[in-house]
Parts: sequence; structure tokens; C-alpha cells
Amino acid sequence: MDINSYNSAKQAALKRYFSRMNDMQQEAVFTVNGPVLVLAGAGSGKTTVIVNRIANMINFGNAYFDTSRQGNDDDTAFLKEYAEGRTDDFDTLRDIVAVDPIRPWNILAITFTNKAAGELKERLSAMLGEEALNIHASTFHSACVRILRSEIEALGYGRDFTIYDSDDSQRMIKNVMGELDVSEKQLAPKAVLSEISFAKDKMITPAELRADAGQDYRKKMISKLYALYQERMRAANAVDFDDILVLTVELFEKFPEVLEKYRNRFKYIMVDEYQDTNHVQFRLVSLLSGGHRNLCVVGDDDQSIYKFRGANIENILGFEEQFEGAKVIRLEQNYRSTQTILNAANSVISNNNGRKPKTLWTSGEQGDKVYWYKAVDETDEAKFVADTILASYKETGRYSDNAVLYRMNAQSNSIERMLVKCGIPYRVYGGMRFYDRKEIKDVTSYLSFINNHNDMLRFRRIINEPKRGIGDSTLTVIEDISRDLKISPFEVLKNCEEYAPLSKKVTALRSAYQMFEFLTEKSEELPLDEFLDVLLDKTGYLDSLKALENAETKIENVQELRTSMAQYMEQAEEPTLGGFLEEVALYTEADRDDGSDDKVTLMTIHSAKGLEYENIFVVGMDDGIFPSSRSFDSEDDMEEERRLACVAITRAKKRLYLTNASQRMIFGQTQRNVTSRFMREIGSELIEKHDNAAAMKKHLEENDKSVTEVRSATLQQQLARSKKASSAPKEAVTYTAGEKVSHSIFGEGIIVSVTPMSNDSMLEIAFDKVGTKKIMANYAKLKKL
DNA sequence: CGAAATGGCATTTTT
DNA sequence: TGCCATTTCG
Repeated sequence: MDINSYNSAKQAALKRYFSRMNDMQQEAVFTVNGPVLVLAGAGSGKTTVIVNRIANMINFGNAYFDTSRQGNDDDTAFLKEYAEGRTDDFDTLRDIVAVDPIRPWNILAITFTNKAAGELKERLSAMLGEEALNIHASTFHSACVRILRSEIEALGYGRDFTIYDSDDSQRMIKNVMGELDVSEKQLAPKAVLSEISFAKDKMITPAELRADAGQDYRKKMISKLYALYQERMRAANAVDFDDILVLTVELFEKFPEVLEKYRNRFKYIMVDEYQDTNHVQFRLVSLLSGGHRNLCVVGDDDQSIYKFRGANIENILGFEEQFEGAKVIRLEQNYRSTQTILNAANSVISNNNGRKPKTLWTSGEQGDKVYWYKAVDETDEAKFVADTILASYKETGRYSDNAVLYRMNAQSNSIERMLVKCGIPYRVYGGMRFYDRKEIKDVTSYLSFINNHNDMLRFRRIINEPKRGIGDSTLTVIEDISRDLKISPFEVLKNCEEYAPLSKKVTALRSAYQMFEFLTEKSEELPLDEFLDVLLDKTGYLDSLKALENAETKIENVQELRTSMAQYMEQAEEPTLGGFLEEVALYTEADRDDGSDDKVTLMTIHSAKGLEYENIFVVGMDDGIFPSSRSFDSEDDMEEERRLACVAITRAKKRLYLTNASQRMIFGQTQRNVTSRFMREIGSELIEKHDNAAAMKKHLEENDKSVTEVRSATLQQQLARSKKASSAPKEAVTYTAGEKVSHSIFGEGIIVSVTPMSNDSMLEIAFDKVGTKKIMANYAKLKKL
């Protein structure tokens, strides 16, 4: 018996089983043990690799690289037959080669979005059938919530904790700021929240932030707010999105036996989109994989575009150092785009320094050159897009082949208008999420409060919605009592007669209590959807909606919530109110999108990641828009813009259209921008340049006229303004970095940088008291010192 | 308390 | 320019 021939026959047979994949992809699929980094370029079949790798783990285990198992001559003969395609007997193949096949429930596959998790589950089911149901495929957040639901008591929270979304967090921080008398003008709630979030990601506690602040007034204030915010969250038995991850890490770090339990449960871990992980996520993954080290991360450093929300590209760049002995597999063969498009992407991204060198290639055709349309203004740009789409529609009869991508949402406006004008159906991605609508948030707030009687924030939201005569002042009293006596708002209502300050409101409070008491009871007795009907009726909320404008839409939305509740009940093993609320908190609009009708898609480049279209239009290739002017003074930010460009380019399968405009109206102001530097970086040999000569000429002729018109308009405005202020029009003052200035609101500071912009310049000023701010020179009330 | 008016603000976004 | 959140007024 010849072991080598068994082994090589086995490898050949397995290669045939996974023959739909190229050699590099197979390498990733067969490598089951130890740390693995799969650098998967755009369109390189990343998801396919993940799905097949899991299939390999479950069916064959470490069969491919194993040398311990031996086979007899019959086995070898069978394997040869299989390899040559003379038999398809899968069961026998598995029996002969499998080595320690991995049980589905020992696999944890983590994605960033629910949509990705859903797709993964679907593809796994298609490939593996029933067994796939036992694979834990979910987002970081749902995986952690699941763990916290059974373990969080160790950290002093209750199991029925409520998840606060960003809107809730914002309300909470505003409340906290009000309590500490911090004006929202002095410190933007959004900024405070983002600093808290940043601190949480770094796992810095309020006390540590405080210690770190030293004499920095702003930092000290933020640490105070952070401390109170956490205190209130805990009292409400609520966690925010950051907490979900942070608390899980805390749990694992404080309780080794709990960590051990989950290490044993999740023996094999895969992380998708690893380039977008932040610090806590890295820590979490490190902890979980710490014992067995079976960690496979998949991602593309060239597509890391979420630095602004905490993604740390160093996680993927440093993987080999952090996980010693990691195997690195590069997937560079692209199955999506033409070679020309790939060359454009390669060419742009090669200007970045902080990256792992990769070159995308395809065995497919060269394809057409990149089409550059140099528009006169944003209307001309939109017209070009619409015309081109119409032309393609004539050929293919499909609108859905086309997507228009832009750097910022504000750019969609001009495109939308033109598409409407030309009768082209379209859909805009992003925007208001279903669960963010007021009526939906109100109803879920009712549900939340009934589910968690400590949830003060939700209680506040709905106690007087519809009006029950319980206004702000009464609420403040309730809140104080609840805090002082450490009891829930529900309890305060229950015992309202006992508290003197509430004596005038006893009737209203009593009836509110009875209502919530009744609903709480019903929530335990009735099926969820029936309970919702009772709630809508008993609270009078549905009736109150009827009186509003757009009542129909709002009622429809509430009905839709009922539908998703019914769906949840069908799909969940054990439907509970808490479970439903968890879904509401963790799931987003994108998960409900079907995308089935024939429409052009409009979206930001960020939301286009992972998608592909025959024809891609990237509009606004102006320096200042894309790349964003905010990235001009930081090389790191510019590199991220460049990665974004790479993402945009590689969305196109067949044709790529890039447009810029010599003049464009944005935020009510006309800007003149030079062509995006990325156009130059693509290289002229890949580009076919076009413009609208007639429009250009007309534009030039009109330009003198329009400029004078604009001037006279501004002059008039200035005159009007000066009349109001009864002072002479401002003289243009020039500023230079290093100058000391005084601002009417922010106080004294030093100019850090001066960026000239159209007719004005943007000053970055480090104020002594309020930190660094960006201000337009002409608008700032500045005095030179 | 609710509608109207003002004012400030404007990358990118998932959970 | 257009949206929103907050203020202001009746």
C-alpha cells in the first residue's frame, strides 16, 4: 500500500470536488487549522471562499493537509476515479478522506451587516442543507447580544436589558447634558457621543478618561458626561451598540471560565470584512480564538473605508504579527470586471503606501476604456448620466444595470431631478430607516417599556404620547423619585399616592399605571401580534395617529411593524417580546430591501461596497468633493479616499463612467473645482475623454454675464446686511497660520491652518477653551490680536 | 400645547 | 440650497 499515492489521489479528488475554485481559493478552503489571513481583492469570490471553506470543514475536516490517515488500495482507486470524474459518489468520498470533520455548531462566522449574515446563511443552506442551520453565522453585535443574554448578570445588568440605538443614545446624552448644565452650543451632543464611543472602543472607562484629561476642560467635561451617561444606562438596564461589544470583552476578561466556555463552543472562527474591524472587535476575536487559534479572517486592506467610525486598518495589516505563524493567502484573480477597469483600480490604489501589494487581474476581456465626461455644471453632468442610461436602456431594456455613485448624499439631488425629468425610474439607497420613523419608535418604545420597566428613556418618550396630562415637570419629579429610591418609573406610578410632589397628578398617574399594568399582563398572555393590537387600542396611540397629517402612511407603517412581528413569530423558535425588540434594534432597512424591480440605483460609494453593476457612474470627480476637501491635510485620510475610489471603480463589471464639473452648486453655493487627482492617477492611456463642446461654449459665453449677476447679487446682499447691522461692508481680511485671534463666541485661539476655498478661506482655529474648530473666514466674527 | 418661524448646519454609516 | 431641531408665539 502506497501512502503517497493515497494522499495525492485524495488531494486530487478534493480538488475536483472544489473544482469551481482557483488554486488560491482552494488553498484558503483547505486550510482549516491555525490563523489564516485571506487577502481577498475586490470581486475575487470572497463569499464563495467562506462558504466553501465552511463546507470543507464540516464535510472533510483537515483532510487535504492531513498525512496521518491512511487508505487502502480500494480507497485510492476510488479517489482516482473520483478525481477523474468517473464517479460522483460524495458519501463514499467523505467516508474515505474525512479527518476530524468539524461540527457545525463549533463554527462561528462573523459579518458586519445582517444582510451579509443572511446571504451567508442562505448560501450555506444551499450547499449544506439542514446542517447549515447549526452554524453560528451572525454579526458581531448579534453574536455578542446572544452571549450577554445568558451571561450579563455577572456584570450587574439584568438579562432583559434593552438595546439603545443611536437615536436613543443621543436623547440620553442630551438629557445628561441638561442635567449637568452643559449647553449644547458649547459642546455638540454628537461630538460628545462620538468621543464616548471612541473611548469605549479603546475600552477607556470614564475614570480613566478623567485621569487622562488633566487640566483639559473639555475632556474633563466629557468624562463627566460619559460617567453619568453610563450610570443612567445602567439604571435603565440598557446598553448601546458599543456596550454590546465592550461588555462582552469585559465579561471574557473578568471571567476566564466564561471565556473558556465560549472558546470551547466556537472552536473555529471566521471574520468577514476584517479590514473594517475596530479595536474592541479585534480584542473580542483575539480572546475567543486565543486558545485554539483557529481564526480565519477575510478582507481587503484596499477596501477599508470606515476609519471615521472606528475601523482600524492596522488590524488587517498587522495580522501576521498579532497571530504568529499565520498563513497568508492572496486572492487577486477577479471575476467581475474587465481588465481595463481593474487596471484603473490598480493604478489608483498603487499610490497608497499603507497597504499590502496586490494586483487585480482577470482572464476575461480587456473591455472599453474608462469614459470620462467633463461637464459644465452639475446639471450637465446629470444630463450626461441620464442620456447614457437611456441609451443603454434602449440596448438592453434594463435600468437596473446602472448605478450612480457619489461621495456625499447631497449630490443625489441634481441627479434625481434629471432622472425624474427624463422619466427614468430610480431608487435611492440610504435615508430614513424604517425603525427610525417616529410612529414606529413610539410603538417600539411602548413595547420596550413594557418589556423593561426600568427603561426610563422610553418611558419618557411615551408617557405623554398621546397626551395624558403628564408633562415635563411631573416627569422630572418621577425621574427624581425613581433615582433617589432606586426604583423603576413603573414602581413610581404604582405608588404615586405616597409621594407628595405627585399629589396633584394622582388621577392621571393612576390610570397610566393601570394601563401599563394591564398591558404588562397581556404581554405575557397573548401572542405578540394580538398583544400589539391591544396595545395600540388601549394606549389610544392608534387613535391619536388618525388625527395627524399623513395619518394613512403612519398607520400603514404601524401595520408594517405588525407584519414584521408576525414574520418574527414564524421564524423564531421561541418568540418573545424581548426577542422581537432585539431584532428591531439590531436590524436595519437594508435587510428588508428586495431590489427586484427595474430601477437605476443611486447611492454613496460607501454603501456600494460589496455590490456590482454592469455600468457604474461615479459623479463628482472634483478635487474637494472626491477626494473630499477634508482629507487634504492628512495623508491617512487621503489614502482612505483613495481606497474609496478603488471601491467605486471596482463596482463596475463592464463600463465605468467618471464625471466631473467645472462648476457646481452645492449647499447653495457655487464652487469651482479642479478635476479629481484620482483621474490623473488612473492614467490617460486607460481613459477616453469627452466633453460637451456646445454646452461648454455656451457656458463660457454666459459666464461673464452670470459672474456679474452673481457679483451684483452678493453686493446687494451685503448692502442689505450692512443696512441691518448699520455698519460698512466687511473688508476682506487675510489670515495666516500662527496668528492669534479672538472669536465672539469661542473666545481666544490660534490659527492652525488656512485653506483657501472659492471666495473665502477655511480657518482651523485652536481655541483655548473649546478646542479646535473649522470656521469660514468671511463669516467668523474674528478680531486679530 | 401646538403650529409657525427661525437658525444653524451640511462627508461617509452599521450595529 | 434644503433640512432638521429648537425656539417662539398665540
